[in-house]
Amino acid sequence: MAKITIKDVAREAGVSISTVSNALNDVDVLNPVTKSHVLKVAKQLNYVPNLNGKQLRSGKTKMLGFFTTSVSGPYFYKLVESMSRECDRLGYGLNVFITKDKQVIMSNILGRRVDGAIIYEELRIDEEDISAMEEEKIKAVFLDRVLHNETMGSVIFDSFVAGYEATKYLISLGHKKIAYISGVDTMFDSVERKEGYLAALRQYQIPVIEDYIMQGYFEEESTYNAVKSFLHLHPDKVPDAFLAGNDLSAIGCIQALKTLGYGVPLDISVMGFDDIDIAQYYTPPLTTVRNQIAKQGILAINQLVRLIQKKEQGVVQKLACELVVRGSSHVKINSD
Amino acid sequence: MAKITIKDVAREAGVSISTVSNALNDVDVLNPVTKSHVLKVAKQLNYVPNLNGKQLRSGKTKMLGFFTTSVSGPYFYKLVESMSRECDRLGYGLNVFITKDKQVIMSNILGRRVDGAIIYEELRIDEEDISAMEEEKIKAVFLDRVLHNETMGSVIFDSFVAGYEATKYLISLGHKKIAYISGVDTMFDSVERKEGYLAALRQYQIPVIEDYIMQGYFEEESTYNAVKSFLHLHPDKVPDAFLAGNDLSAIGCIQALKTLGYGVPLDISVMGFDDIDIAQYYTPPLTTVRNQIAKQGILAINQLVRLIQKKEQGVVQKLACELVVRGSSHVKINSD
DNA sequence: CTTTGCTATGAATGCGTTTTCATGAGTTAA
DNA sequence: TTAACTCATGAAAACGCATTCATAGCAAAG
Repeated sequence: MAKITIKDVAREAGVSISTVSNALNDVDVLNPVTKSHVLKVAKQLNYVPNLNGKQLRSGKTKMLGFFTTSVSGPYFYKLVESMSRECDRLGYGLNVFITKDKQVIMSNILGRRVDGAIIYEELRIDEEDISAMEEEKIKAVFLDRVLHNETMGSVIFDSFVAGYEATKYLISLGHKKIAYISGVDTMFDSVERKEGYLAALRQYQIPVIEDYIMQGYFEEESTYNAVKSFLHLHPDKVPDAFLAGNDLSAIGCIQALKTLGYGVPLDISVMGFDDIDIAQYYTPPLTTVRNQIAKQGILAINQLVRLIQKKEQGVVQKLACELVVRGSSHVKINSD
Repeated sequence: MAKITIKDVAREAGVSISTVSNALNDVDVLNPVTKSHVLKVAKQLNYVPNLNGKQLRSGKTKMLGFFTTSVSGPYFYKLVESMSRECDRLGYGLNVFITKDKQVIMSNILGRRVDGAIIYEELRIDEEDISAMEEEKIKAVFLDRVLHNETMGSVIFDSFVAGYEATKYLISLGHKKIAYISGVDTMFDSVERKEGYLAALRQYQIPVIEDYIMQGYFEEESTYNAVKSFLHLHPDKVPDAFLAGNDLSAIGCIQALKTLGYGVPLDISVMGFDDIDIAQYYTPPLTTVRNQIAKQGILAINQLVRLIQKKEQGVVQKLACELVVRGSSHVKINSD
């Protein structure tokens, strides 16, 4: 049997197409008897509305798109999970697009496959595309870029404060020689964390030593190598503590220190960022800074829906971080 | 400015709508000069085709849907990543729907928002829905259910063999008293793993002891409690080894054993399933059985696309597992 | 010079739905 | 009795596009 359409339901129920449409969409102009009759027939025929027809006509899809370059790692699935739940609550569907192709993003948004977009794309969308989106009054919320105008906004982590607070904590343990293992310098959070680190040092009048800032690229292995070669080169400059750009980097750092015979945390404190799943199971358990990932998802979806409903203009929302103290950090033991 | 449609491009280029359509869709009947002119005008106007119109008319969306009840945990993101990559390669988009509402699944599939579906839904779709899908010739591939007909197939892990091989390995280490910590008995993989365990014991003529089979529900804490209370109740029946339903469960088990003063692996071997990220970082690193998650994703997408293109009927594909030996297992030390 | 065949293009139709507007029946007021 | 007004329903248009089919133009064949 061919696909049942609204037409078939109308014929079978002995009413017009528009009556069927009104019945299905709860438009309150119908005689209750007619309505229930139509619904009964529809159910009996196993009628399912064609979403493409519906969307074409109404101009709405009731779908939100999450566009991201990657979905691996706990950040993404926690985010996706919270957004998904919030979408359910608000009567929207969530659509996850994983792609590095900017074209895909633009054609899906501008081609109206979704009513609005949450975007995490590591800064690949350039000003020109932003303008195109602005022109078309596309509704979007960015998770890794600070931006707000009539139809677009942001929800981001306050990574500057995260870097600042982490450093302040290490200082409070008595550490002065604090090394920083930088992440990827093109990423927003990476840059902000480092700035926070630098700001804290300045605040407590601890001189910034360039050699103490190394590149870990957010990876375990790169960090392992970086830390090892640093200590090889500067055996006289062993830091009191390492602040790594993220937890994976912190693990690489600790592995290197273990290999070289340093005890963590007794000889050297190490901390990271993110509080990934592994952090609490690692030996020693990682001291780290946790972001409110679920909250970011919830705020983003809510702002997006408000934008779609034109209840407000775009805003920038910043989320506070949370220090998680575990076993990889320790008060400075005076070894003089 | 209002949204640009194909009509505007046609007017501006001085040609008909159909010519624009042919130019954009690479239909090879056009004069190359006309074609390039049309494309130039389209680009100049920043024309982006409305996907709803396109899809309604063509009956195709070039989108595949992944329907799942959850996206948390490494299994899902690894799966999603591999499927996404494969979709890209084949010229499809991937659409992730996270929902526990069966209705959402059915209306998206039957409402033709996607050309085909990959389904992981923990057996919530009943026979009636399967029939409805069959009737409509919906193309679908299931990841947690064995099923094949003209338009639907499956790609699953051979969890029976996984359970069998894991048990066989523990036996090869000299263990005889092997306890099993069961997962969730409504889930396909969980049941199969346990059957494999039982089959291996039978094979090597080791009697099955009912007390050695406990419930861990795939959770760390449940397992922790189960193991603790078991050893409390049966101090005379300490097993040589524990085979846990998954890695999280194995971790719970090891925590309990540590607490009670048993050494892992010297006193007791423990192993799990899945090889989650934490497994290699845990102390001791977990011996486990790894599934070919990425391969599952790739096979599923490819089968689905073949079904859509009507190149073949649905089939059931089973994936072999892989034993990963790490530090949580050890040859039996005779303590007599 | 007419006919045939071929190519490039345009007019028109329809995909399945929502939505606007008209219509006819029934009710009330004058 | 008739005009005015409700109210439930239906006819038809429109959303943006792909696609079918007709046709104009032109070259080759008769």
